[in-house]
Amino acid sequence: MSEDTTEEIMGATYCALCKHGYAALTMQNIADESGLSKAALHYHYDSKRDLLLAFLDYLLDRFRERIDAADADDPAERLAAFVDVVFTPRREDTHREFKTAVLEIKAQAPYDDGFRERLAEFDRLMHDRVRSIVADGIERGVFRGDADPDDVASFVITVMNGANARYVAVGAPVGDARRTLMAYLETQLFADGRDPEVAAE
Amino acid sequence: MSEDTTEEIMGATYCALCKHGYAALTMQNIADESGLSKAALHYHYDSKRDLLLAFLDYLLDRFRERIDAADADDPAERLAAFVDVVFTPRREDTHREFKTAVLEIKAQAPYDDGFRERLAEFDRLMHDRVRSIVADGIERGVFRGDADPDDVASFVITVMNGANARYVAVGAPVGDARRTLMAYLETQLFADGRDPEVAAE
DNA sequence: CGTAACTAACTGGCCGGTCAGTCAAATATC
DNA sequence: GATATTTGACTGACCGGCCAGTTAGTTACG
Repeated sequence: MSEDTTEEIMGATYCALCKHGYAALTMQNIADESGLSKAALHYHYDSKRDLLLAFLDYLLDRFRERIDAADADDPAERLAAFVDVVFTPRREDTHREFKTAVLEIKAQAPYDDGFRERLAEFDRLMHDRVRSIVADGIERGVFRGDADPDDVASFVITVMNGANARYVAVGAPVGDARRTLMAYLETQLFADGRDPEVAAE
Repeated sequence: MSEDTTEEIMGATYCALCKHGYAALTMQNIADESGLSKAALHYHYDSKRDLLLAFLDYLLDRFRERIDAADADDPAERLAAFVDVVFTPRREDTHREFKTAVLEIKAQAPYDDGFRERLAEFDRLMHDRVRSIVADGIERGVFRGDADPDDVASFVITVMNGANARYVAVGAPVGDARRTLMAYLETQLFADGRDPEVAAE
């Protein structure tokens, strides 16, 4: 399959997911968004499931690129940059819809090993990132030595999950969670007693 | 409809949801769990959606009872009791399955006003509870005066959402999130500098 | 010409919802 | 108080629509 066709199908899958959500997503929806017929999709992917797994792999690649791109020297800046990447939407217009579809997929993880595997990879990626940033900060003496990089990382990822879930379910603004999370990190990681409100900006 | 029949159907809905999940749930599944036929369910509820909305109302009632029952005098104890209620499963055996179904429903909220409304009520219930406990603690001088009850409440609810979502999606233990959350509350709410690790126990 | 990429039309299965009855218990009628 | 009528709860069979996946045939291309 050509590079173009792959991109076409992945893009169409993204649009169809945003428009209809995961639960109501049909192969026809994806076909309609692309310039292809439903049968053409089945020509390239054996099943709907296979296509969606490929889509998750596609998202994983893009996500890897984005967090790798957002880097800095100072641990505090690196952490802020990472939080930025996770909380800042790529596309403003379809943000809520996409987050919704992702949550739908997360809720399907227990029923499908392939899905669970990909989502675990996302989780691992984020967790490792935060953990290594925190560990690096401690090593350099920028962060408090009594902080546990693993615990901090788990907590950060959990808050991110919660912010998205709550945003989708009841429309709670993710910005609030982000602010409080940054304030938490300030108090948790910095040895001095900086005012969190100021430091979070 | 008799009290017994209502209870029968709600119980069957709970079991069917745990067994099949929300996405794959059929009226036949619910009928099979109850002693009734599929047509009988349609006799009592106009549609599958109506039945599920009634089920959410049923869950809301039970949840209200549970958090009202878990009370205490000391604000710190009240907060701990509330966290307990949210994190401790009613049924150990179907815990994961039920949390999964709830997440599936949360992800459907944007597509259905009725669902969203019920979930918002859950959220409001929890938020109000935490907010009033924190406000009460501050008033009594037990908690730090610079804590914002609203912010704390939002953050706590967000972490709870995240713990469940991450548990469902990748199997991350909710106990970890709970421990870190309690430690956060200790450092955030208590004026003195107690060791969070010890205080969380 | 042969292969890869594609399409239109179709198949089979599933599921929400409907419908024509059944039946026992309550209510009315004489 | 015996009989007729109504009602509420329920069932089994069925229908229409939807959707993943298939197939047989068509087009593009090297």
